[in-house]
Amino acid sequence: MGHRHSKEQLLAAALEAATDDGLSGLTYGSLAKRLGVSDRIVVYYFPTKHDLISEVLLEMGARLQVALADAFTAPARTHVELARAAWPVLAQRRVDPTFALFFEALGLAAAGTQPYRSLATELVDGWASWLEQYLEGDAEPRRAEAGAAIALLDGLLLLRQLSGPAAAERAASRIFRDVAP
Amino acid sequence: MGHRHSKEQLLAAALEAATDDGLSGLTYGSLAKRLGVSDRIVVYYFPTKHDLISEVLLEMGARLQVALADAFTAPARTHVELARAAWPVLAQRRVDPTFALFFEALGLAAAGTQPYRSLATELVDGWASWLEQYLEGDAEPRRAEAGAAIALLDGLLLLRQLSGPAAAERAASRIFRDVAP
DNA sequence: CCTTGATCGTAGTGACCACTGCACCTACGT
DNA sequence: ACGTAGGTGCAGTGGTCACTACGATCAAGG
Repeated sequence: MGHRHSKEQLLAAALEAATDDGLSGLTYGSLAKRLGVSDRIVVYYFPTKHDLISEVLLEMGARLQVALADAFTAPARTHVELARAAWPVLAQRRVDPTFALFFEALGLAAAGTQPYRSLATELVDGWASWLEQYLEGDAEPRRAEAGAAIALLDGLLLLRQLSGPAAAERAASRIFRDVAP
Repeated sequence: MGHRHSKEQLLAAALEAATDDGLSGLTYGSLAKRLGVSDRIVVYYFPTKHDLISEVLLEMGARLQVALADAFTAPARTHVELARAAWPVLAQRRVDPTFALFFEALGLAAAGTQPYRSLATELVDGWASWLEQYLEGDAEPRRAEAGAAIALLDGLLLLRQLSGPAAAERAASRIFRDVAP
């Protein structure tokens, strides 16, 4: 069983590539060239493009959940409180650049064609239910609050991407103005 | 000066195509096939792809501003008030389906490569300064409030796209909860 | 009439895409 | 020793992409 390349290496490089060039810039060829290998190897581990994309998004989401779980110390009462706790993690490009790409990638996938669209839907629904555990209150409002938190964070990340970190920070301080830190 | 096809017709069809298939699905070929003409005509009016994309986004933005100007009756004091006034217009897919695509397209462009990225930056900055006129208060906070409103609306539109109109509406009612209608 | 410029068709350019056929190699179990 | 299965290289497949060379058409102005 010869295996000079492992799937984990490929996936890590794919995360890097997606972070650098965006999801649409992630192709078999670009990933293979980045590693200096034949694209046949990439295809071997990820038989279809959909496999590659979904595994990248899943891995991004998993890393992000780990980082966020540390930030959510106390349960939040509203979506604003929840987003306020999450925002510093997302805004720190130092920590892991792929974080900022995750929601952005969801938007990209949502704008694409059917297979990516349903994948993004599943991901965001999974995220909403995952976020619920950090919210107090009854079931139905919690789901709505989780959705609102996602919407808020996604919007801030887009603003950060487009108008720069400073503008995003000013907007964030407005949104989180009347929330205890 | 023979002109069996006008540029306005092409642009209108391009908006339609982008609304149906997303911005990445808008190509010379797809647009030409939609109209039953040669793609040479499309290239004639939009010499580069960047021309086509930017004119589509500009037109989308212009239509959206017209629709929003009607919704902004009274000046708003905060980003939440502003977003609350804008949301019904954006959420009504009946009115013009391209509205929902606009911010989504910005996200897509932001995730792409350089020419689209700077285009999206210009657009969102233009939108922020346009929104300022509907806000009360001093200059600097107004810019930040406008950015926050854009972030909020973009997030809600993504949620609507991914989790459906009902979930987006529930999240919106949470966000706009403590704002006078 | 004849030029001129705008408009549009036919055909094709090279680049890139996701994906494949096939042969090969190398380690492992038996 | 030998088959077998996992892994890898080489060379392509058909398709789509943005964009172009070149010529035909057709209206209006001089």
